[in-house]
Amino acid sequence: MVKSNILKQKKNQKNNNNPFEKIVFLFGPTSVGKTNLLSKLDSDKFSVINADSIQVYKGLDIGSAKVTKDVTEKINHYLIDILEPQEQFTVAKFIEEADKAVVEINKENKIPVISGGTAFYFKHFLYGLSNAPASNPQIREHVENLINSKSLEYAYNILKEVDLISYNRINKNDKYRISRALEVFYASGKPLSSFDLPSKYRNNMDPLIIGLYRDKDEMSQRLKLRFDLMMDAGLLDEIRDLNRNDAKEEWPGMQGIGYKEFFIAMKTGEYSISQIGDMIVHNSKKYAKRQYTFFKSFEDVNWIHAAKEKEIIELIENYIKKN
RNA sequence: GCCGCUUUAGCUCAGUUGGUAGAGCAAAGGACUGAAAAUCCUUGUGUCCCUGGUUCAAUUCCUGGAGGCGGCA
Repeated sequence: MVKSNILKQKKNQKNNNNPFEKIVFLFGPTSVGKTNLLSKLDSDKFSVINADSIQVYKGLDIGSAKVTKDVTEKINHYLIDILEPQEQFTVAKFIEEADKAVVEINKENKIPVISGGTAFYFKHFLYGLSNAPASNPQIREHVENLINSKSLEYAYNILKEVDLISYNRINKNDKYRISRALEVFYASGKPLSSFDLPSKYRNNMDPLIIGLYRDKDEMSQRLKLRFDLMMDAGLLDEIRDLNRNDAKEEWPGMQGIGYKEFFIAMKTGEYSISQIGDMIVHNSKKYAKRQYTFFKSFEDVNWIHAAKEKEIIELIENYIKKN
């Protein structure tokens, strides 16, 4: 009894020193079953930080398969509903906000569980960003204009002059990355490749990283079922509300699967609901595949089949006990 | 029943003036330096519907057949 109290004190002390010391990552592709697991966590011990680039947006509930109210009421969630769908979220903002949440959760003597499907956010939360300048809307627009008035090839050749390493790393068709690399050069006068990426975890993190998976057929079935459930839950009403609020295709939130398909359908007017559903399922499958590819490149991942709930909970319990 | 068009990769279709064929989509794999549910890369052997004929050589031309689409009865 006495011993366990001492241990407890010691643990709290340590946590106060470094709130990042104990932190759980729970990731996996869309529809693998993350939310279900979160609802099984002990809310006295854990709080959740959302790492999903679409679920941060207000009003995008059903199509983004956001955690439902009964779950968020049961266990505390951070980084849900923090932006309007026309606002731009970024990795940098994610790290900033997630860091704050980690500290706050730690103050309550709980362990943060970062959960979601945006691998890019996880990667940079773990390692941190380079010192390259943040994206700047004006410079980005300048680069955009350059590409539109000249050509992507032209921009790519500029990159060759100013940053040969990035030029070789980036494919000639990858407008996204060519733009960013030029943007960094114009903003700082230095090549993007001169800013090194950190290669170690930040803040002395010693995280428990859990990767959830399911096989292809299972995923396919779940995605089909999920669309039907979304329809039952009122996806069309949600789309109608967005339309009423004048939602634009270009809005960051509208890039989400489950939303962008409706814009495609509305533009041509030639799709039935079931065809839109097929598109959503199909795009989700492709996305899930990209997520797996990215997550597979992570180190220290405990890959577990998402249906093995007991095993997963046990893994987490053992992790918070040890020390 | 007659006439016309059509049958090529899982799907939609190119193409070969006769030398066994290629795009898009799908599928599989991969990348990922401040937009990441984004962006991008790699991978194509398939009885070229069947049968017979002409030919050194037929998926390509010709005969016959089968399926599909359209028109006329």
